[in-house]
Amino acid sequence: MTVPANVRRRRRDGEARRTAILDAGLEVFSTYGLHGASIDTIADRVGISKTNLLYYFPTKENLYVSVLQRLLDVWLDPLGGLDETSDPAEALKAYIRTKMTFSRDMPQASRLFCLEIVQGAALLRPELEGPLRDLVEAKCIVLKKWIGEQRIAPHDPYHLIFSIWAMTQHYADFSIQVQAITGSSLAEPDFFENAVVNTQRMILGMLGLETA
Amino acid sequence: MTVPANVRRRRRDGEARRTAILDAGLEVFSTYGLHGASIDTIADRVGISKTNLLYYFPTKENLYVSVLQRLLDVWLDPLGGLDETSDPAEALKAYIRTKMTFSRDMPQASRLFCLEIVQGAALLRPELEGPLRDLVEAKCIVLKKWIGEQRIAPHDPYHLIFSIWAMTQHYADFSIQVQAITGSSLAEPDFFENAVVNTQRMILGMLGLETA
DNA sequence: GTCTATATCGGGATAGAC
DNA sequence: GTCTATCCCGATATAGAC
Repeated sequence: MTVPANVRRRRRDGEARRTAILDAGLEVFSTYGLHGASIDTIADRVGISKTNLLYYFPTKENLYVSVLQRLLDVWLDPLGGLDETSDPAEALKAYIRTKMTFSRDMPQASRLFCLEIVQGAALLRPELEGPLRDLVEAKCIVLKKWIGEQRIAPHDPYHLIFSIWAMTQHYADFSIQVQAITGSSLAEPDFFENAVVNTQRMILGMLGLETA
Repeated sequence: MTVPANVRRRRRDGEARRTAILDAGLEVFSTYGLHGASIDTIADRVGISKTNLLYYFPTKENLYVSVLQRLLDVWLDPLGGLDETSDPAEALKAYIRTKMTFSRDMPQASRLFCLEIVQGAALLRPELEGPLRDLVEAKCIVLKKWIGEQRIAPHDPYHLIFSIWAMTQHYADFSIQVQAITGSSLAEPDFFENAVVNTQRMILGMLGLETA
């Protein structure tokens, strides 16, 4: 019943290869889109043949979906951290920093979701209308509670969340534009810190929480 | 030297047809992306044959570029309206409303630019680094002036402009997500007005300009 | 699991008649 | 200007040897 070492090895390698393909797929799909990307390009980046890639993922669409699914949990996770027991200012500052860190460290993921949603999210729709919607609703209750206790200014919680998403993801999705205008990107530590702090100040400002 | 009526007629019709193709191209490209869109689909929507479309635009890329170029001026225009002689609160409220109106009435244009920029803006880059950058720089001077006169709170003007863009364009680019979460879209007058007013309040709030 | 060879197909583009 | 027919290429996917 024990599994021979060479088989375990092969499995582990297989998993590693699958992961490598998913990584390469993320890079290529987020740059060229589903249709603009070619299996060949992705295979090249992994250093395997097109045919070999199709051994691991039977079709291009299948690979594409797999790439998206692997990211979903990680992507939705940070919002869960918005805790009603914590101080509003600190909780929001932490959330903004987390989102900005994502924009810096996983810009391809952000762009892939962006492309997918802009183009209709044929694939992501159920996820948006289910888990995401529920999560946002839960967090809106927290925000409303804070508003009721007059701990933050009374802005519509849904529009507030949209604003935070828009502002933070903008630095990943529109980084080319940001770079064209400012000459900088989040990859530069100074600019990153500046963008984080500015975004935090703007959001806290709109909520009447300036810590100045 | 006079141009016969039938030739004028043909020219006008030709222009009308070109325009119809550009319109259809915008719709299809903004939904499927450059590579996902097919000339056939666009031709169908106009009610002409693929071959006939290629008579007006020699290649698919050519059509794509033409679609983008036609939109550029309209797209960059609103920012020009931010006038230093006017009242900061009123000027910003007007700008936000204009941008939100664009998001409602020209969501495809917003999405096409979004797709293009997310994917690297191979084509738009010069436009971003030239005219757009200059325009933003000019407006930042206005904002800095307002800050110097202590008429608005001291936020970095570049990040401020990015925020306004992000927040307003979000309603066009991510409308599917907005709809999945709130059940509404800018097409509904109530939701539109609500989104506009909320966005205005949030921005004015962060600038210390609440008119409450 | 990985390769070479090949089947297959959608779609961009051209030729030429009308 | 518009059509039909066709060429042609890139890219997905499959077959089968190793």
